[in-house]
Amino acid sequence: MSEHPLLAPIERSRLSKQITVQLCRMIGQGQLQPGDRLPPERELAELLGVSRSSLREALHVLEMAGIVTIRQGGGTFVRELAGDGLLSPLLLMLDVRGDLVGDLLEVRIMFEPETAARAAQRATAEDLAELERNIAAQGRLVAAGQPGDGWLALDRQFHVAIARASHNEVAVRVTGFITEMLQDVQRHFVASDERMQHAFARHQQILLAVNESEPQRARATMLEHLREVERFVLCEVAAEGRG
Amino acid sequence: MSEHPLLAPIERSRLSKQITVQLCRMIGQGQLQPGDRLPPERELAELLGVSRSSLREALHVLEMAGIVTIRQGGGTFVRELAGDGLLSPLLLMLDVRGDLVGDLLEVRIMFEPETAARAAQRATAEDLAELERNIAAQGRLVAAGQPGDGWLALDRQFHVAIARASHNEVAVRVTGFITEMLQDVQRHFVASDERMQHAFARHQQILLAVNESEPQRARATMLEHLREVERFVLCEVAAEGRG
DNA sequence: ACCGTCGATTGGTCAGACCATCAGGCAACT
DNA sequence: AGTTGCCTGATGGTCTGACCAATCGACGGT
Repeated sequence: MSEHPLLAPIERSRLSKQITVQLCRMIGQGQLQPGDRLPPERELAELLGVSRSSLREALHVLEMAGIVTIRQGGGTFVRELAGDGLLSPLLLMLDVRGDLVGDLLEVRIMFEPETAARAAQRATAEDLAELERNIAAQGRLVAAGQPGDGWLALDRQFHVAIARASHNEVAVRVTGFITEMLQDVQRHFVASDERMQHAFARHQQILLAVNESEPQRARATMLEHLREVERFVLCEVAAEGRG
Repeated sequence: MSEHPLLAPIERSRLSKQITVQLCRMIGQGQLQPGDRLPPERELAELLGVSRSSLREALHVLEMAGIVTIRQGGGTFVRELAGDGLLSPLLLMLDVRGDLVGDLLEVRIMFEPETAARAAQRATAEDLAELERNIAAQGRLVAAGQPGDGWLALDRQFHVAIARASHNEVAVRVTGFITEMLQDVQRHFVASDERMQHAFARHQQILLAVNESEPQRARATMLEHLREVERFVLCEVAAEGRG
């Protein structure tokens, strides 16, 4: 009986929470555009009638939520929501629970094939152009035989671009999360030339299916690709664990 | 040529960021268990050799990330990771972009049927017992004809329980996110008796499929259910927009 | 045994100071 | 004239210490 359905939803809101919400609303209503620079902390604090400490707590929460970027000596800026570099509040979870990598990979397998299918239905010419550029860049790295951080970045970019082609912004964000977290894991070991070539081939097949508007094939190919990636990553993680 | 492969990846870390990571690690290594109470801010600040301000910024970020709960006058506690009430850094996004509800519903449709399928493969006796209890509670509300916040909570709890039966903790978290955000949206309008009865019937069908270990049927039924929910919610949102 | 009061504990907010970093202008050097 | 280097102001980062507000628990009265 600790909860009464009617009474007591009393939201005693911390000041910093209110500030957080208010700044979000301002961004939502277009009073603050992505890329805009916020007033300096001291000034903004005075405008809002709060102390700098409270304001700073709110700003840090917003940064963690990926809404703003804070640069010392530079200022605080509203972040591009659709941008590639997205944050990860969940990223912290991987520090908390390293055993979640397997679960994360499975969630990816549940999710991204559906995204690819929708991308095949909805991709515009611009989406396809972006994917083509990405694939071309991948091709250059493959030809040069250079796996590494550059390859990882392009790989991630490809998957996010597929999500973007699905024209579902939440999907873009979720894909950004997942790939960012997994990229962090994969950074520890370098993929072989062979792995890179195989992944590149899969990426080409996926793009082809999207380009030809074949959702089923896009979904199936993405599924196969991700299962291969899963097997590889889990092997490496296990090997690292033994090492 | 802005990137040199060797030099200059220098990561200059804010103190509050370091604190955030360190606390996460402590939780990950079991030095802090879920449910544990952290030392008081003043004490913890001294232990870490930082000021209370920096520590507070870190704690607030951790709260936003769902790692801890802060209660004025009570203390700061490590949160149950698998717990029901998880927060959402993404929740702020709905303030920023109200038009994302449709995208969110679609992501749910991509994701939860897969979760249900895996639940049908992996659910244990305890999982089923929890689902049974939840369905029974739903039945009581349906019999009493009481849609409202209580129903919404049980509805959400059902979907999260399905995710839990899939034995994928990341999936539990993602489902928690999505349902929490949507619950926030749905709170604005009350479901009809009829809607509740229909959803209840679907829930029963899903549980049946899970209970009989039939992944395909679980997936299909969940998909159908979520499409119905999507249609309903989008209608209501549109109506609200016009009102 | 129950309940209200009060005090200690703990988080919430504030104000002011100083440090670290960055951007841009200015001056000296080549 | 162009480049380099430094200086300065702006801005975020950190620290200190104080006081407010909510909570919890012990104490004493009923």
